[in-house]
Amino acid sequence: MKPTDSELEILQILWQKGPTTVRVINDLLNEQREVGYTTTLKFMQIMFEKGMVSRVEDGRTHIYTALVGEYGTQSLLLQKFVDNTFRGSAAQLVMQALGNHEASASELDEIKALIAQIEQNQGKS
Amino acid sequence: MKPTDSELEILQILWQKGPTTVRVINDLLNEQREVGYTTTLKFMQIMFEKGMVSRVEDGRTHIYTALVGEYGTQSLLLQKFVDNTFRGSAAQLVMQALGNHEASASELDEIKALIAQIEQNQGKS
DNA sequence: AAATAACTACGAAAATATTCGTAGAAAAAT
DNA sequence: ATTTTTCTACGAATATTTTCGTAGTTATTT
Repeated sequence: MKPTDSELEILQILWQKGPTTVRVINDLLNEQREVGYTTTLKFMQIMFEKGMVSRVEDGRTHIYTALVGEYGTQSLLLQKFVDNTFRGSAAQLVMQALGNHEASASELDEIKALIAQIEQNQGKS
Repeated sequence: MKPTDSELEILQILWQKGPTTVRVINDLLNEQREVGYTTTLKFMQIMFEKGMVSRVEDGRTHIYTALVGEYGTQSLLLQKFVDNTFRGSAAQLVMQALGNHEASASELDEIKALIAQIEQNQGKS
């Protein structure tokens, strides 16, 4: 299922830090903007109900773990984003992303390698 | 300003069709899903208030025109999307977009050309 | 000319997402 | 031992987005 913006923000933390507590998540969120502890707690409960995260008790606190994967979630969101914003044209999006954002030389090399690989596979069809 | 999902859907129509009426927009929206006429009308009024579209009277109807550009809006949304979903890594997004979606040989050529151009500029810095 | 259809304007309901206050329990600090 | 801190649970307030009903006006059809 598609996470909301706030849920995605929390998932990012879980993906980076691994399983952790509401306290830690809230502290990290507060490095960016002010969020009340119970606000974050509520999100964790909602995400738990939705099955996006699991949790285990550790003493009197809960340790939460992401149940949805980073790659899969990115794919899901990317799909919708391409459809909504670029009318389904991934090539358009790629052009614009490369144009607007910085990409290092090594990143460009990676992308070139991927393109070469795709072209090879296309030739075989 | 960032358009909502519904607003973006309508902007896509205005970008494709050019200036047009609520009736036409509503008919096009209804090719995808059911939307009441007054719902679409309300969106046009909201977008007008926000300054996203202009309108001129034509008899008793209004003809709406997009005031925000397609490219600029895509850039704005792309920026946020890369930040939220790919932690700011445009290269990551590009890799995944190329991996998951189909791109034609000519599109790949375009992308390669763009990369070559970027590399040339990087060399000069 | 009366009925019907096609508009706009507007308010407000409904749906969704975000935020937080309050209560209660358990641990830690004084 | 009492106070303070730290946690969960829960309900509800707020904010945002989406949807539509109703009213009023003008055009079109019968």
